[in-house]
Amino acid sequence: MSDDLRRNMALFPIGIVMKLTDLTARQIRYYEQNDLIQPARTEGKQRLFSFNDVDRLLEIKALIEKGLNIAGIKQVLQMQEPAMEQTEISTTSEEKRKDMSDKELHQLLRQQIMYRDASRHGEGALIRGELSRFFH
Amino acid sequence: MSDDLRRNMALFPIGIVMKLTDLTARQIRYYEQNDLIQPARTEGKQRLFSFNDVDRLLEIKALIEKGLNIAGIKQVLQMQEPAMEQTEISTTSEEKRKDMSDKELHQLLRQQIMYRDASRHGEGALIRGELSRFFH
DNA sequence: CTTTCTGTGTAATATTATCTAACATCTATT
DNA sequence: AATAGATGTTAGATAATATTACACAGAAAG
Repeated sequence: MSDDLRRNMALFPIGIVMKLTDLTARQIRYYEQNDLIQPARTEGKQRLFSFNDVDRLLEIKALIEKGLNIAGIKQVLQMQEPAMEQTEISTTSEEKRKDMSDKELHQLLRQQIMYRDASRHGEGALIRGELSRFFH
Repeated sequence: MSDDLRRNMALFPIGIVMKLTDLTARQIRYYEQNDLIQPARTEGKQRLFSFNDVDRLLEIKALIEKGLNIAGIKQVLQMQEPAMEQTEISTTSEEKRKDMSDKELHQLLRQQIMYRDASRHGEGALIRGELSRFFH
């Protein structure tokens, strides 16, 4: 079983994720609604989160605290998934990317990141992989 | 945060543990009832399992498949937790241990393990830590 | 061979956790 | 002041889990 697959196993219900990330259920669902995460579902439609999902939520939280809005976060996260196979869903974001040159994109990012200093919420650095170090 | 603490964090509901271990809820609860595991509980009294709990359940399953009964499994697991601080609960098992010399204990184990060959259920080796290698 | 015990299946009922949807609130922007 | 974005809150519905009791098959003991 590949490492990637392991980290993508749907394991946690939302209650656990709330504690792990210190986000509310409302926030988590809102981020899903805005396509920042796509947690798996049980047969009964309850969300199940993977390690990768939790990592991503921690990133989202850090970016929120930096003052980024949903659109900005979407751009940042999208940049971190460079090589991705074509799917119906990813095609949409592909189109959006084509509408914007790299220069424009970077400009947007710089603008949003500088926009609000957010009174320094400690360790603003991206923490992708934080959770996987948290456990082992 | 210590490694030990991380592996003891209560994370999984019983439904996930069922899939991870391929045990039924009935089995898991029965093993708890017989003090083979002590999963944490939510405020609402629902069980929450840690990595260590799941590892232990995998061990229990392997021993069950070898033909051990609950009492035998309890002895084996107890031997694997050699140094443990005194608590009200552990005191009980301490007393039991005092009633039995090492020789007697080993004899019991050999007897039970040899008792039934269980038609070779592949890789009978103990798999403590199996889950932690499964993820990372 | 019958009886007893052990480990597990199953069903009923109660409670907890999560879901969706709607409306409220707060802050920043226009 | 008005609008929009992000989150809080509430209500009602559904899913997941808890507990308990009874059933049952196979092993153990007689």
